[in-house]
Amino acid sequence: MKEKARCYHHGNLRDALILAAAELLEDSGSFAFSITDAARRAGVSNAAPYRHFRDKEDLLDNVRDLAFMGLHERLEETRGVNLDRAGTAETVIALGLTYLQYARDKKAFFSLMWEDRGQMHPERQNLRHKSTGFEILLNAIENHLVALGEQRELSGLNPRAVRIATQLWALAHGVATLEQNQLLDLFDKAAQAEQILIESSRALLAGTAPKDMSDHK
Amino acid sequence: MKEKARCYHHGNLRDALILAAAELLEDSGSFAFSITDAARRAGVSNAAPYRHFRDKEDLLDNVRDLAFMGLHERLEETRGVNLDRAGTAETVIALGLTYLQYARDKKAFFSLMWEDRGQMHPERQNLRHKSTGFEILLNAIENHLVALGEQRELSGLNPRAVRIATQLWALAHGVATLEQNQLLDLFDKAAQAEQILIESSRALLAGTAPKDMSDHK
DNA sequence: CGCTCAATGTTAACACAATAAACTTTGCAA
DNA sequence: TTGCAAAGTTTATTGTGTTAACATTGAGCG
Repeated sequence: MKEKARCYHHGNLRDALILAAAELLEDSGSFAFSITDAARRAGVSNAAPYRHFRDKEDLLDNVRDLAFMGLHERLEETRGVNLDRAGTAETVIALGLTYLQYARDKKAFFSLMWEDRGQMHPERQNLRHKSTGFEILLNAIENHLVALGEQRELSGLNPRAVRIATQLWALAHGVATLEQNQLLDLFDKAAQAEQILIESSRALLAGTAPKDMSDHK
Repeated sequence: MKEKARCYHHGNLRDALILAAAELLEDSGSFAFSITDAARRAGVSNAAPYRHFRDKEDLLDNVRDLAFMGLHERLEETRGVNLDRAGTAETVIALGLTYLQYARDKKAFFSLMWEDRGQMHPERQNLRHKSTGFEILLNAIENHLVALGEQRELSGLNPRAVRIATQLWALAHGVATLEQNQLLDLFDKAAQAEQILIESSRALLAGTAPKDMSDHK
């Protein structure tokens, strides 16, 4: 391990830049971010970043990855905490609440994650897919379905669980977004995001037809 | 009405600029938009916009308003088409589908609507609130609840309807967003946004506890 | 009619961000 | 030791946001 040499080479500029960018985003908001600032904060010249990133978007892509990984981490943590009550609806809902809380704590990250800047490289798309934490939610729902008496899918995915997971994800995402846009309390001044998310998640789970329904189609 | 004079004054530059901006956004995507381009497209110099807008953000705010109004219009239209089956769940779901379709048709508008650029002026915030079309959804749900046998709220809002509307809105928003990020078919390659939205909306409606439950709290 | 002024455009100028090009330093491997 | 590639630096170009100073126009008023 090399210590910080103040000399010419930074040592690990790439990571330092990603981190600097992340910090800037967090306290300046996801708008108003310049590669120049990131370089300044990392203590290098304005052109240095181009040795490590193709362009600004490339750097932002890496921050985005960081954001997705951060979310993933929190979801993992929530799963860990809820291991003793695996299979319950509470575990599923706890994951949704974690999502919501992440959106609040990391406002800029959350915005960045869903910002569309044209098209993404397929590789990066893949990385994102791995990092969304969808499988964590999926797993919790599979367990829940099993706990409800449904047979566990042995080979591959449980398509019902996949659908429910997608729906719950969308729900949590929508609640988080509306809250950030201050549109949640539009007509109900006392509305709380948590309350709304919990209630709707339960309703969605409750309203989903059990598997034994005739699915002749 | 004055015809287009090629002379010095444009006639209605303000609107022309908003329109130009909207067009640029639509075909270039919501990123990469410059006030310069908008001015060019409107046929005026680069500084002219500053006679009508405080700054870039002010112009974008106006485009955003346009976007919200466009959505509102479509929702109105959907309501009109469904007048004959008012009170049905289908009407409620049709509104959700309209939301989804708008997000697709007006990708850049939709992004712009939810883009966070710091804080908004309260007046503009109000305008946005008026334009979201929430009352349309709310009304459809109130009718639905009445059709289900619930007593119509005579004075003011039906808080249950407000909650359900908020939840359904969040759901539609989430589905639209995930679709735009190509995350809907993450694990289910055949997943269709419409299908997911319809199914989850129904489940949510079905799973919502009827009003007569003991709400001792 | 002709003046004058406010509204609305134009041009010129500045700061600053993205990015490319041409140099410089440095560590490591032959 | 030397020499090359990696990783910085400086410099320069271009484009955008924005302001300031100037120009044109139409409308209201003597």
